[in-house]
Amino acid sequence: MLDSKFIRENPDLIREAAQNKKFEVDVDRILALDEKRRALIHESETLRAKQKQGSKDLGKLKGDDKQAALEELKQMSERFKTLNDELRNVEADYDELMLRVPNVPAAEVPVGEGDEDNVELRKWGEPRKFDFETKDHVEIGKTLDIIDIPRGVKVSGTRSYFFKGDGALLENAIMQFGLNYIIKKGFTPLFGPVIVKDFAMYGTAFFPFGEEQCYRIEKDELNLVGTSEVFVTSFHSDEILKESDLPYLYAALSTCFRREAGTYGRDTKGVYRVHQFQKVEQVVLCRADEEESRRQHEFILNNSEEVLRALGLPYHVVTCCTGDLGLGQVVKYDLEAWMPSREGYGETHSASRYHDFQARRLNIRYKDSDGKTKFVHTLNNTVVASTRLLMAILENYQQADGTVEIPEVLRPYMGGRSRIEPPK
RNA sequence: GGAGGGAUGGCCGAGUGGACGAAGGCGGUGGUCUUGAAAACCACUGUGCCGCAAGGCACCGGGGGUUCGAAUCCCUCUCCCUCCGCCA
Repeated sequence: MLDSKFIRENPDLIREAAQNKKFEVDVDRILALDEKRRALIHESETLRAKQKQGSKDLGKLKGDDKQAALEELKQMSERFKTLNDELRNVEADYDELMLRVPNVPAAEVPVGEGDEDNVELRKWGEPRKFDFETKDHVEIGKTLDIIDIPRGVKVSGTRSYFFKGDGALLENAIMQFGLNYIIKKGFTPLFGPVIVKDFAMYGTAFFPFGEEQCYRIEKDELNLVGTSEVFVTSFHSDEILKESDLPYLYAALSTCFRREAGTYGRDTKGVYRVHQFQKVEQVVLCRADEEESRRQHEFILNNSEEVLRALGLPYHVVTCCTGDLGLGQVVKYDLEAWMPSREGYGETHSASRYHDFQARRLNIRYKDSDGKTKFVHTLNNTVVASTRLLMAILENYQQADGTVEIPEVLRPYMGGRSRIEPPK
């Protein structure tokens, strides 16, 4: 959500942002509704003030004067109701449209259509040269009996899987490693509900537009989250925080649910694109200060780069172009790890900066040193995502003898073993 | 799922049709006093919207209604508590 004043003062900026981000928004209609809305507020409040005064004065009057005054007040009351109904209608339309106004991308974000226009920022590590015939993670998973996709499909349909034995342990190791890593960076673990109310989905700006990608529990009017960002960011909704407590650094571990509607042909191989996976996420709430916000963004980006380096996975960082940004995002960096079976990089992390877009919707504020209440800035980034890192590890660490080496940092979580061996 | 009770400011808690944005207490901030602290005393202490401003308006769990006028009356929803039932 943007400030209505900001829209009034920068309509062209909004139009440009919407065009670049591929969102349709009728700025003129918003401006017209805004004006109508403010005129109605003014009129109804003036009338209301008169009515209240008249009501107070009623006691002083007697006889015919009182009757006349009463008659007049009745009319005012009627008029007030009419005005209010009108205002309510206008505001409903206005609010509906406001939810669809995109945030303005930062100046440095490249203009582009989709992920093909994302710009590489930097690169770390060299993809390994294999001197034997490599397998993809599906084959490796099958051979080692640690990933079972057919049975996943049997039980839950396409894009489902089982992690078995060392597969389950490896997923768990990735999660534990990521969680411990981010805790050492000063983040507070915050585990919460993966089933959330609508406001949390709207508040984090997954709704509107994202409904099709979300598992909806219609019976209870609840939703399964696609990322823990939803419940963590909503944690402080409707609160006024202390400036001295900022920034809040939270780390969540949760299951993530994604319908992946409309992706039938895409990424059908293996566990790259699935309906359910585990993820550790970092979420930051900080002061409404551009510099601070940028600093935090670099911080959470760096944290995740450190994770990939610790895992020994070659990766690069890309700046997402305007067409690849969500409604509320100002800047987004993706981390993409090398995935041999894809013969390229695949997204494993996504670091977003929202300015106060989510905070406005969720009503998360703080009092600054001048006593003014301001909306916080929110940011988030993946720490580790189970399926994509697991497949990257299996593929990058596979050996000629069919075993998979376990990255050193994960060994403590796998009983100190250094290899995943095929079953006997 | 059934029956009953409740929801008031940061917290506790009064208020059953008008002068109530709301007593009182606690907490917080500032001050007086003090060598310092404590105590005592005094003052201040919610949020949002419209407006250049003066100012106005809204908010007593949410929504709707009755009334000239609602924290207060009516309807409805949500949440919390107690009891019964059911059940991981």
